[in-house]
Amino acid sequence: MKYNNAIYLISRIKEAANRFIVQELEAAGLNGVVPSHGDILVVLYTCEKCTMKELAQKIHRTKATLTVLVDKLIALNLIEKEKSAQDSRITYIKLTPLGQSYKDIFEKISQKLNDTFFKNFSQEEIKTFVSLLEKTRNNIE
Amino acid sequence: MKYNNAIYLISRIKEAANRFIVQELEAAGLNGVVPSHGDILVVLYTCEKCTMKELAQKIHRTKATLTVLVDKLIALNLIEKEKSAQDSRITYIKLTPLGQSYKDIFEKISQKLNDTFFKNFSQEEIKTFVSLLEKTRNNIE
DNA sequence: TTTTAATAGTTAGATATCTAACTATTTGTG
DNA sequence: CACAAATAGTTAGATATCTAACTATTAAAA
Repeated sequence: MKYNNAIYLISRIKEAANRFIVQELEAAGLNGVVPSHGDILVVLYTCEKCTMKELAQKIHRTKATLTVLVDKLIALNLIEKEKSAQDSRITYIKLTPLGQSYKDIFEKISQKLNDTFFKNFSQEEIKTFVSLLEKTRNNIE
Repeated sequence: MKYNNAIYLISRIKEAANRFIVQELEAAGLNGVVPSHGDILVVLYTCEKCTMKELAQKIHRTKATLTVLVDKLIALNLIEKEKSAQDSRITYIKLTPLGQSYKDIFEKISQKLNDTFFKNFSQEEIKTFVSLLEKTRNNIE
């Protein structure tokens, strides 16, 4: 079946994207930082301060995984925790100044990722590609 | 950037495909079997007997990972090892009769996966999709 | 022939990721 | 008000996955 190949290709592409991101982050001085860590930072670049639960939802990971991911980013001094004054079950996560300083680097990596993966794609092709990906995503969620 | 979304969607789709496969395999009575295990079996359904090195290459995993994956499939009595008579460094992996008996099930799961993920896709759309995925894959390998 | 280099697969350690259970807190119900 | 249910985040355990180092074997070079 021809479309059996699509899922295989999607898998290959995703794994290559992960490797690319890890390598670029290492080149930028961030070792041991993987895409999920990056996802957290990217969320924080837009919302400044999020609960653990919100972050877990936004990056599609479980609360348990988030604990591990967050602990590592804290160890790297990129983020910090802040308890909620209104509800002591709630913990907010926010960027440190160091975390903030990587914003441009993340944008550049994202740009480079896209320039590399979609080299020689026309605007029309990209539009079609995203549309088909969205159609697939809509079939499964 | 519009195409920033593509890698995100690819990631979502791949993870959804993994979950789908795991659930279908569980429904078929195979617990704890993940896509990489399935990849090994699928390779063996076509080549009957492969070296560990070949399997690792074909499923894009390291030799170390393959050892773990293979050990589990052996524990499930789906595959077995056979040392090479010509080169005692080499170990062949082959299907057991039980492993063979799951061939139809794997084909059905693959079909169901594709029917679900590409529901409402025309043949033309699928063709385009695969072509664009191949174009991306060619940019990164 | 001996030594060096390469190869196949395993071992050891680290880590992201999950499920399930847990603790502390808050909300809802009677 | 007391109790039950729900919630936020952590802990514990298991596992796929990787890198690096290792052992045993084979191939290549001296």
